[in-house]
Amino acid sequence: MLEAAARVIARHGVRGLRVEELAAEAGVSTALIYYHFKNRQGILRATLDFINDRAERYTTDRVADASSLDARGELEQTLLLEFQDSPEVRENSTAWGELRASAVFEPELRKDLARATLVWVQDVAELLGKLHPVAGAGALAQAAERLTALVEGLSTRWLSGSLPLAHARTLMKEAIDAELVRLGNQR
Amino acid sequence: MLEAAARVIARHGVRGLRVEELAAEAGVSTALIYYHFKNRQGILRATLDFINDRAERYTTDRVADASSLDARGELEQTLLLEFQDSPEVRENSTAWGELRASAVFEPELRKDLARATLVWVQDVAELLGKLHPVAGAGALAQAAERLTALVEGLSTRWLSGSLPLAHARTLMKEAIDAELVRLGNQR
DNA sequence: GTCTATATCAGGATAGAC
DNA sequence: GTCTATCCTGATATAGAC
Repeated sequence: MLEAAARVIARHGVRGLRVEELAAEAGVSTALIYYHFKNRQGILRATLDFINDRAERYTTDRVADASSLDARGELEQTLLLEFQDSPEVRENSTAWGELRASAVFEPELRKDLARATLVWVQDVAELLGKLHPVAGAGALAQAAERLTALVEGLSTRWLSGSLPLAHARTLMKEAIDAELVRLGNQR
Repeated sequence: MLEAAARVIARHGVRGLRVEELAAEAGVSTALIYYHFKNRQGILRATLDFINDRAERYTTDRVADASSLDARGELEQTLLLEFQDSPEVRENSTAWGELRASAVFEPELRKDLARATLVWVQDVAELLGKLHPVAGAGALAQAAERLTALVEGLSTRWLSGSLPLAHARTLMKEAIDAELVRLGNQR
């Protein structure tokens, strides 16, 4: 059911979600949807939670894999995670982009979003810190903010058809280079 | 009338545009709106054209001003243009973000969007070329793609309340630094 | 060109049976 | 828990007078 919701949102966006379509996708009646979730808003909340969990799950898997990688590889893998053409990742990226875009008009969403963003930024800052232990916390945080914001920017370009996936990956890798060089120079 | 439409879209987004609200904002009846534009879609088309024209207009003004600036200043001004808290800029940034986000679900929008993006990227690449005449065209284009994508990413974070305006400007300036350092190192 | 209705419709939500 | 049927609201769009 939540998988179905994620699929429908990935297809038409948060604001294009039709309860009826979701019901069809899940193979149940609309009434049942309302039995499980209080209302449209509830569907959205639950689905976004689900998507977050799923993202965390594959982030965790990633970290498990990464035991064999060096810090640089780990950093790249974290940031390139969103640039894969699997349905799951596409759904998550799409939903995240929608959440971000919706928050421009729906202040209620902002708090959760800001919190999730902060966690992500700190995660990346920490990885950067492993590569440049002597860099200041401020410089690390700023580099992490730029890199994660770039992920969002490139991701939306990719999903909106302005940028091929492979090219997005290249650009991202080189941005990481540029930031590491910069952190190095400040030493 | 189109100004009113731009305001309403900035408030509720493309997908939140209500013809009735637009009518109220413009101080006329809904019927009159439909008299001028065929339908909702027509309103959207006309408004987005209007917004594009306006953006071009203030970009041109910027270039006129910039005669006194060095290439570095011109580059900064171009990229920081979107980070100002004036209603006009906010409206344009919001509309652009909406357009980008909508294109994820509406393939018809993609072509125009890709074209506009390309023009922007080339503009920035050219400015970068002035600062690093010996850098390869490929390296310049990639730096421009990263910088413009970062503008979009930071802009959405700003508009969605995850990032204070001043901080966005700082991050952007330093990203420019990082890219210039990188271009320099490749010489 | 502009207004006051009003038709029409889509989609969210619920009642009540099973 | 799940369905069928239906209500109700809000929004697009049009008719027809001025």
